[in-house]
Amino acid sequence: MSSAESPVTRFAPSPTGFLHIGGARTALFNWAYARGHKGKMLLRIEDTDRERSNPAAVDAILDGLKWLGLEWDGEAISQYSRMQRHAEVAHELLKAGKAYHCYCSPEELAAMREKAEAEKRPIRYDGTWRDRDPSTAPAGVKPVIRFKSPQEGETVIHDNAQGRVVIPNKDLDDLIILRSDGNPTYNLSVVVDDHDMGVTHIIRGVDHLTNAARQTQIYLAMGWQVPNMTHVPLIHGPDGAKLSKRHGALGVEAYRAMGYLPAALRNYLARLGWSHGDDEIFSTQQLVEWFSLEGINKSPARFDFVKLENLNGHYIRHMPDAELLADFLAFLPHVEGGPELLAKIDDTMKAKLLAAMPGLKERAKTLVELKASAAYLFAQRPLAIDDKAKALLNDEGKAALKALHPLLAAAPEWAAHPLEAIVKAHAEATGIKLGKFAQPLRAALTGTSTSPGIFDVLAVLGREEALGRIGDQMAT
RNA sequence: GCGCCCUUCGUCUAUCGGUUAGGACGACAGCCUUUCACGUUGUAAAGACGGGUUCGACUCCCGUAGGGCGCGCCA
Repeated sequence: MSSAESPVTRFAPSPTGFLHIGGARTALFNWAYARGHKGKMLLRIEDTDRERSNPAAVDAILDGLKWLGLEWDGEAISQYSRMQRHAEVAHELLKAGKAYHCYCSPEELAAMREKAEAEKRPIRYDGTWRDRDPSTAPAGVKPVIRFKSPQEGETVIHDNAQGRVVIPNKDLDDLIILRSDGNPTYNLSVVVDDHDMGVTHIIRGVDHLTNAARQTQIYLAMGWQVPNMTHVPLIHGPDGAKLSKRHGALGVEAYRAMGYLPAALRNYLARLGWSHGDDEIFSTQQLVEWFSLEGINKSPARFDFVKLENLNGHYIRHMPDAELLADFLAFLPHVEGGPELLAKIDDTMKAKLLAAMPGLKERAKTLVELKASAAYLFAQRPLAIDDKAKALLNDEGKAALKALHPLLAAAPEWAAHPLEAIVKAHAEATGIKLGKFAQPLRAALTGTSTSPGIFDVLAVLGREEALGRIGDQMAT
């Protein structure tokens, strides 16, 4: 196999819910490795559990991957559609004497487990039918096929992240590979699919480490080459325990709705369990160039929203205005109140948004915040004034507005710098601090006490609207 | 219970036997300043514990403690 030449990785989610953050990182690693080595990343939907799988989840996963910018190669493969082939392999194993029929009922097995637990013994299938004569089989019972796992020695997993992991074979019991209804089980399906799909590198969560041992045994039994394996540590919540919904076990679409940029999320996720020296902020291109399996850590990482937010703010600030505007518009359908806002955005408003973007993006960590601070652009006269802004519009504040209004109205050019010069000149002439004029202006122009630079606000709003808003507050 | 794995500032991490243990987020303080931010300067902050091996251990070995994952006719 020429795996060194062009590796084939795969991302294999089961469609029982959204694409959660751990899955997203696994996909990112698979994607980065494939892209960085002129390989392919395949996508396989592990939908063999008909009870729990659903088409909506498939859509959510595909949508999540696309949003994150992780395009897979070829068509997504349904594992369910390949069940015949899996069963075929199970029978091949049976024929070769590497698997056998087991007639134990689910009830018997449950009892076996309970007994083992009560006696504080390892919970394993006891091998009842491993060597028993099939002619002693109870009538009318449909058997399962169990894999004849080696009972002695050990199974070794050569893992890029975990190192050489040795599992004693005595701890691996004879797993069911084909159910009594003739359907294959997970570990068999995975091996057959990965083999048939030509997967050379498996990158997945460490929760699959024990499966890796069982799968290795199946590869060996079939005489197939065991793929290169990497088991990445899991992502934990801020408290070190399992990721809960409160924390970050959300679908990536939730991150989209929270106003995170795909590029920022990619960067953040890449740094969770992987590093390239001291590099913190890097482009996706750099990630692809730098990503290596050897750089993956063994210990779990905690998900830190604060750091994600910081990174996201960095990406927002450094993104070209037009590009950010496009992302912002694409984000709106996914956030509360966004569609309504989107409906109000015509070409004129787009131009305003674009003009306001330099001031807006400087103080937004998320697109949600960007949306909030852009609210002044959409506000209708007379503006709603919040409490802090009201306090600024006291007698002193109103007096400042009254003094400013005619001066601004007489401005020959309605742009930030000339307007700033006018206000500054007036402040100097009267010996009053600039803030005494800027804050009332802010209150009148935006209805709030915080906003982008006030002269930019003035400029973006336009002469008529700005003077109107100032006039509204002078009058009251 | 059994097996596997993990343990460096609060968090993400660098270090691959010899460093004043570095960076980033966060925190705190200063500067900048029309608000909020940005930016900038600085400060505090770590090798779980106990034994070895070694001239020398964060780094290698053993043990202890704590934590994670796995142990389905789920994937």
